[in-house]
Parts: sequence; structure tokens; C-alpha cells
Amino acid sequence: MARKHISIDTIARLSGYSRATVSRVIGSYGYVSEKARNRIEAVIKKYNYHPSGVARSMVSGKTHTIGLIQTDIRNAFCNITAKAIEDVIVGHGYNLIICNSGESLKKERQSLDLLLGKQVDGLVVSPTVDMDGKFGSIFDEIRRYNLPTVCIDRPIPPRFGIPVVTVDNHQGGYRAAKYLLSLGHSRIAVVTTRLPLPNVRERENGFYDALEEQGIRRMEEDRIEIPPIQSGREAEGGETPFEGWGRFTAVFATANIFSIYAMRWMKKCGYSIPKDLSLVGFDDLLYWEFMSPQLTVIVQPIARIGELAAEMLLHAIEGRGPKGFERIVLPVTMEERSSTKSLCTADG
Amino acid sequence: MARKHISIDTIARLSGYSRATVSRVIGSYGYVSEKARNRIEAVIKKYNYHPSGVARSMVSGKTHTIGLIQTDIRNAFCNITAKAIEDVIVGHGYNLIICNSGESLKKERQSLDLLLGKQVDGLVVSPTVDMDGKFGSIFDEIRRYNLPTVCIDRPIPPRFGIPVVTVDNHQGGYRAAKYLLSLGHSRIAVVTTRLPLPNVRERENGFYDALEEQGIRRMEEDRIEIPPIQSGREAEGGETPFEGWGRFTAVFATANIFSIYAMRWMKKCGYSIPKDLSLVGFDDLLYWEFMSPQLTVIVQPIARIGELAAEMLLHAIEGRGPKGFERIVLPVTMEERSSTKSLCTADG
DNA sequence: CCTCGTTATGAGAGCGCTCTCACAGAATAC
DNA sequence: GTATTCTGTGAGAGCGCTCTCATAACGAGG
Repeated sequence: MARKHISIDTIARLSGYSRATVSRVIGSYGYVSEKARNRIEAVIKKYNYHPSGVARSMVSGKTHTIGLIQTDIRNAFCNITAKAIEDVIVGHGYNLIICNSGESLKKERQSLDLLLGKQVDGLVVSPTVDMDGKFGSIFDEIRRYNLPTVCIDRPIPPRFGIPVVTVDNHQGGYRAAKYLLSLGHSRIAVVTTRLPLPNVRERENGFYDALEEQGIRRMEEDRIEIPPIQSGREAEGGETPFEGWGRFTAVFATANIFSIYAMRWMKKCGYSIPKDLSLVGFDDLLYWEFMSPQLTVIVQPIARIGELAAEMLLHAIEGRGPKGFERIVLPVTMEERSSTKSLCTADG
Repeated sequence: MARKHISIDTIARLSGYSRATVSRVIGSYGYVSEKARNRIEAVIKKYNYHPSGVARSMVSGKTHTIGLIQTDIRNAFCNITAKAIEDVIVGHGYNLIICNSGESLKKERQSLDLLLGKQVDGLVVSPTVDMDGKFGSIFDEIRRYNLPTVCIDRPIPPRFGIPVVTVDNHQGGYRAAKYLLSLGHSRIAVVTTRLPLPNVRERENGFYDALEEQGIRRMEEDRIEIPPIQSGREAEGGETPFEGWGRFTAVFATANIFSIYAMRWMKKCGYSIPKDLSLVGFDDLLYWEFMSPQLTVIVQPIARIGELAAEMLLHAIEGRGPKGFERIVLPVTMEERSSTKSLCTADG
């Protein structure tokens, strides 16, 4: 048996009023007599009538739905931002459709097309890039449709004219380096992704800038790259691990899952943290307190990113004033734990 | 500037054909001449026309959208199932709207109302209960609307007539107990939630059934309950910890976050795992290999639950045969790691 | 010749709503 | 008295599609 929604006409007929008057009751506008309102509300209640959101969207041109395109909901960064966004928008009567791109430009584009078909009122996107660091075609499309959009995490260049909420990634890398330098480390590996993600690249730049201030040259062979296929997924093992850890005394991992790769590979090669190698990660992971080693990390305010993005997006959608084009860069902090060790006391 | 979607009429006008012929082209049905098709497709491409999903839903009565109501997307169980569901349905042209109930019947009901307003084609729900173990009003509503629904994780009773995908929770608890008994433990605490969630209760029942087979009586004071406010959220600290661990030699935590509570509280009281207390948890957590202690756990096939639920739901929505009312119970396995210790070798 | 079936197209109804407009009766103003 | 406002209601257009039905042109079969 197919579902049968009763319509406003049914309510009108059963209550003895016109469709227009019923609409006035459910929409709370215009003049309606006390008598009519009571009668109509009784019928609505009796037949458990819910107005069709689809028909309303048809008329209003608004769906009260927001799309979210991100890497993978299983990633902690993604689900924390998703929850934060949802919390904000639900309070305004909006819902969230979540799409996972898995760092694939093709799937990202497909997601956008689906969301465009669904006629979402706005979009939050953490965009991915191709191997040349170029963003996908979604931004042309977004522009063409003039679809309210906020970009999170990975900052797209200002020329796209799309607001961005991100963190000071350069500062994050810089602080990680400064900290390791202060512990006496100078041979430091960077575990990162081959995919030229702008946020991750900024972390690296910040990191190397700090090293260069100390006269340490940036060496390409000290960058350990994780293939793009794995960069978007949870660390699952099976990859061919890096083995040349002996050259280094410390490691900086530029994102949460890369810390896991680093730890896994080090363990496999028999290096222990922080005895043989110090490790600084990026992003707090859940249940950190029971991790071993307890990772020293650069922390970004993940939930805050989602909240701000949601607020900016609602603002844009509901057109409350020309707040216009913004780029918000939130500060990062460092959480010092036990995965890092001073070389000075041990070796010098 | 507001977005302006161009409509099928615009395409019709620009191509010199009627709305009906354009509809034939985009819908790939009926007779269309080669000439007309080429002309219309060219115009569609040129103006980057996408048919309105809202209008289509208006006509077809289908939105190609599925709702998911669950506890909290940040919870690993939830985001793994969400991803699995999304992967399945996207392949069939469906999207997922995710709602978080946070174990609140009120929010659960609000979520359903929102989804009903959005006219989702189907629903996957991991339902919550009140303090009396009663399910919320959502199932009456679902029934009334005859909305295709699959229940996951928490099995609702057969009388509701709603298909269920869950795991053999009783067996999970039973195996956990058997294992601890085999290590010589007999004074075992159960860390669980005060909220009478049916899946969790079944784990407890299985656990106590095994104990009773050995003549060990179920003792109410050996159940350590976590207040419902915290049960739905990630373990965040701040709660008043249980302290009477001294009476026990082992602990069974009935869900992933409860393991965290247990570990945190034990640590706070100076007990170490598995030296002072053995711990068996439920559900693998991410990054387990770097946890300390490495938890021995009962493992449920989380992604499989989502996949099966999605497949059953699509089946119901698209009405492919009267597969009808199913209850799928997947098996659980045990992963033995280092949070458990035999009493026999140590104590006698 | 007329009658088919096939191909190609358009007119128009209808999905369930919102909202403008018209209108009618009551109350108020002059 | 008439003019004006306020209050309450309904008719109907229109949102962008899909799909049925009507129509017309054409070749084939009788």
C-alpha cells in the first residue's frame, strides 16, 4: 500500500472552509475568525495533517535544507563539524544533507549535482583538490547558481569570492616546529599527504618557515608523503610503510590520520615514541587520554569552525544585511603531552 | 541577488519546442526526433539547466531522500553506520538527511516531524527510550504514515511491525562473561547506562545468564550505571566517578563509551588494567592499536548493519516484492587483547 | 481509395501549496 | 445619509515539472 498524504484541500472540505482559510491557519497570517481557526485546527489534529514540505518549497523556492560536502563522515574532524553545523541550523528549522567526497573531485562534483537537484538553500563544503592543487569545477557551478556557500577547513583563494572559515594553519605548523626546535631537534621529518591540500600545505609552510629561521634548510627528502588514495580514508594499514626513520629525531604529522600512519610505521620499524623519535601531531583525536603515546598536538577549534560556518551561511541565506564576503581564521593552540622529548637532557 | 533557476519552459522556448518534448528529452521516454533531441540538449547544456528536484517530487510523490535518526553523529557507531547507509543509497540516487536525537525522546520526535515535513521516502532509526524503557511516539506516527522504516541497533519489539537490523547482543554479553569466567574472574562489575536501552539490556542479560550458569548470582550493586544525560554523549569528564572498584577483579562495559568511562574512573582511583582489574568492552574503537590498554572487546559488524538496513529500506521503498517484515540478527565476535588477565596464573 | 500503425509533437491537467485579489458584511467617520 | 475602514472569506493563478491525450504527418496494407 502506498502512503497517502492528505492535502490541504481535504482539510478545507472537511472543515467547511476554503483552502485559503486553511492556509491562513497553518501559516498564521491574515484574518481568521476564532470560530474558523478552532474548527480547522480540530480537523487538522484529527486527521494528523502535516503540510507538504515539497509543495511549500515549490511555492517558496526554499527547501530549508543545507548541503554538506566533506571528505568522510567517519573522520573525527568531519563528524564534529557536521554535528556543530546541524546543531546550529536545526534551531532555525533547517536540515542537513551530508555527502562524502572521499577526496575525489568526481564524487565531489556528483555530490554537488545531487544537492543542486535537491535545491538546497545553502552549502558548506570542505573542498578537495587534484594532484596539481587545483580545486574542482564545483565552484564555477556554485557561482553560476549564486548558491550561498561557506568553505571550511581548506581555504579556497579569495578570488572565488566564497567566505571561508578555517584556522591559522601556518601558525600551527610554525608552533609545532618552534616547539620541537626548543627541545633541541633539528632533523625533523614531516609526514603529510601527497594531495596538495591548501590547509595541510600551509601547516608545512609554517613548519619550514620556523626551521628556516634557525637556518635549517627545507629538504624534500624529509617530507614523507602518503598517497592520495589513503589520505582521505581512515588509516587502515596495508600501505607500504616508510622505513628511514633513523635520519630523524622528531616527526611532525600534518593531520590527525597522518599521526596514526606515523605511529604505525614507526612501531613497525621498531622505533619507540618518544624515546627514539618525538612526534607532534595535528588535531586532538577522541579518547586521547588512553592513547599510548599521548600525543603532543596542535589543536584547532573544530566545533567552532562548524558553528561559525553555519551561522555565516544562515546569514547569507536569509539575506540579513550585506555582511558579504568574509574570511575567518581561528587561532590554534598547542597541547603538550608525552610524545615529545627534549634532546638536550638526553644527548647534549 | 536571489538565485534564479531557469525552468523547463525557458528551455522549451529557447529550443523552439514544447515543454512536453523537453520533458521527453530529459526523462528519456517517448518519441523524440534526432533533430529535436540535439537541439534541446544543446540548449540545456548552454544554459546549464538542471530540472527542479522539488517540482519532480511534487509530481512523483518521491523525494529520493532518506532520513536517519540516531544518537549523535560523533559517536563511532553512528558515523560508521551513517557512512555505510550513505554509500549504499547514493548508488541508487538517494541522499541522506541526518538527525541527532541525543537520546532525547523529544528531539527524536522533532526530528521525525522535520523529516515527515521534508517527505522523506524512508527512514532508518536507532530509537531511544524513556526511563521506563518505553519507545517514543515516533512509531505510531511512522505507522500512520505507512513510512518505510528500518530500525537499527536497538531492536524494537516485533509487534511494531518494523524490520530490525541488529546484532546478537545477548550472545555478546554471554561471551564476554564466559571469557572472564574462563580467566578465573567471578567478582565482575558491569558498567552500563541507566537508560534501559534494549540492546544494552540484552548484553547485560547475556552476561548475567553466563554468570548464573556458574552459580554466580546477579547482584544489583555490581551494576554501575551511568546517568542518561551522559549516556548519549561522548565521554567528556566532569561526572562523579564510581570508586568502589576494590570489590571486583574484572569489569564488563556494555558499550564503547562506557569503556572510556570505566577506564577513566579506574585510572582516577589508581587501579591499573589489567594488573588490578581486567576489562572487556563492547565495540571496537578507532585507532585501537594505539590505545593503552588495548581493550579486549566484543565486536559487532557495524558497517554491515548500515548496509543491510539501507538495502532493506530501498527494497521496501521501491516495493520490489513483498519481502515483508524481517528481523536480522548479525553475529558478534570477540577480539582478545591485553586488557584482560587470567587470575589463575597470578593468584592461584 | 480508406484504414491502420508508427513517429513526432503540443496542449493542458494536476501535484499541494501560498498569496494576491476581489468581495461582502460590519463598524466607524463625516 | 454616504464614504471609508476593518474583518473575514473564497476564487484562482502560479510554482516547475510529468504524463495523458489529442493531433498530424507519413508509409504500409487492404
